[in-house]
Amino acid sequence: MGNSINHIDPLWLENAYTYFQKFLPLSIAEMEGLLSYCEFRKFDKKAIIVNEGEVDDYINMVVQGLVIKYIRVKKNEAILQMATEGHVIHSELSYLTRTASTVVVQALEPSILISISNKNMEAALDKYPQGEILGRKILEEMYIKKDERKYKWQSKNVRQRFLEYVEHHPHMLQRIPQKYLASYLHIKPETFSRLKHLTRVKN
Amino acid sequence: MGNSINHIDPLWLENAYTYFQKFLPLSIAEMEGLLSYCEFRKFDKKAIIVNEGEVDDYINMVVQGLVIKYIRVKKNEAILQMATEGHVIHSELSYLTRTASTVVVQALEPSILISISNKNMEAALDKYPQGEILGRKILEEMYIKKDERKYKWQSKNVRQRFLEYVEHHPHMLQRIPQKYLASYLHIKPETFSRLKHLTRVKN
DNA sequence: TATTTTTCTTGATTTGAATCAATAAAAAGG
DNA sequence: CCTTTTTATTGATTCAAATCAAGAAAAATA
Repeated sequence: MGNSINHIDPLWLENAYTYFQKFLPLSIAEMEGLLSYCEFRKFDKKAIIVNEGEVDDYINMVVQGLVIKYIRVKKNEAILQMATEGHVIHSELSYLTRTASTVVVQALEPSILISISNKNMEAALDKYPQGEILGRKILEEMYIKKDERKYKWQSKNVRQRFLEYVEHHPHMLQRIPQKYLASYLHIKPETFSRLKHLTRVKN
Repeated sequence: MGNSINHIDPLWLENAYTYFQKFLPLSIAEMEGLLSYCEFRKFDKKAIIVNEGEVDDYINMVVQGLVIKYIRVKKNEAILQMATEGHVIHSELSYLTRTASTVVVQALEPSILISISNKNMEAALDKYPQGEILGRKILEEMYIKKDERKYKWQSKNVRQRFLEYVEHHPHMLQRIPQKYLASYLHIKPETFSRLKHLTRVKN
């Protein structure tokens, strides 16, 4: 269920700092204040972070490892997101609306997350008035990114989606079983394999 | 470019009130306070509300009429949203980031909108501390809706998308040229026509 | 390391929707 | 109202990706 760990690796802190800086200029002190509301959580390979039916209490940033989000659909899973170092992942709908999650969040590699609970988020927002603004800005960015992704997505065929993905995430082919990538791209594994060999992508 | 109109039809006020109530309990007085920051704008059929390259200053709720949002792509348009009475429409990316819009927002019927400008939004947020919360909640809803739509969308084939759409929006077939519906659903007009006749949808 | 299970590859076939094409119907404009 | 332009229908054909199938490779587990 994710062991909290106490010592904070300076590298992780820096990652988190860089992330928040994108949205709001924060001093190191403010940042540390914010981080005091967070937990570091550690998960084994294949550990389920949020299961179907649970309410997701956390927003997480991946500090180390690889975490995926998917919906189960008759024995198979449809991959919705793959998050590596520096990315934020959680069951958005469940977190925002406090309802049972319809998605599963799972570590595919041994992973370390910086997590902030719903409760602590409220507390942090109370203490830091800029927090509300930060929260909104992060939400805006998430929203816009989603929008952009949808535009692009819908105008592309399977081959184009494949090519664009491997161009932008060449490392992922080595890091994750390709059936997950295929699912994420809404391509059948057979087709994914064919495209890979047609386009001479080194595996 | 949209004439502001002064008298406020009680029906419109009620529509707006109902909309905001969904997110935050407001008294009539608070609501009227909020509305004092808004403008009512009237557009002719085919009037362009926001053009490509312009910065969108407004968030709009359709009070009467039909407004679409699309991107131009070599002489054609790809429809991204169709908004009727009670729906909110604007160039989200442009409004949020204050950059040139890549989308066009256009009235397809003579339309009346309740609009709040960026500037007035800031002012309202200053005056009404709950405004920030309202804003975030609306954004959350927009975000979640988008997410849900994407999930559903991607798992469905053309026929299913068609059937679901006409089931939920039977009136739209009479209200808008079907090439727009086809575009919105990412279906070619020929295919749309065939599906319509195969499934005996009354036109 | 050997065995089982999962994932990947490759071929043959099918199929849903796009494309091409040509006419009909409807809407817009004078 | 008639003419022009836009939109919708219907048929024939093509094509990209899914499906079905079976064996190979890789990974997990004992």
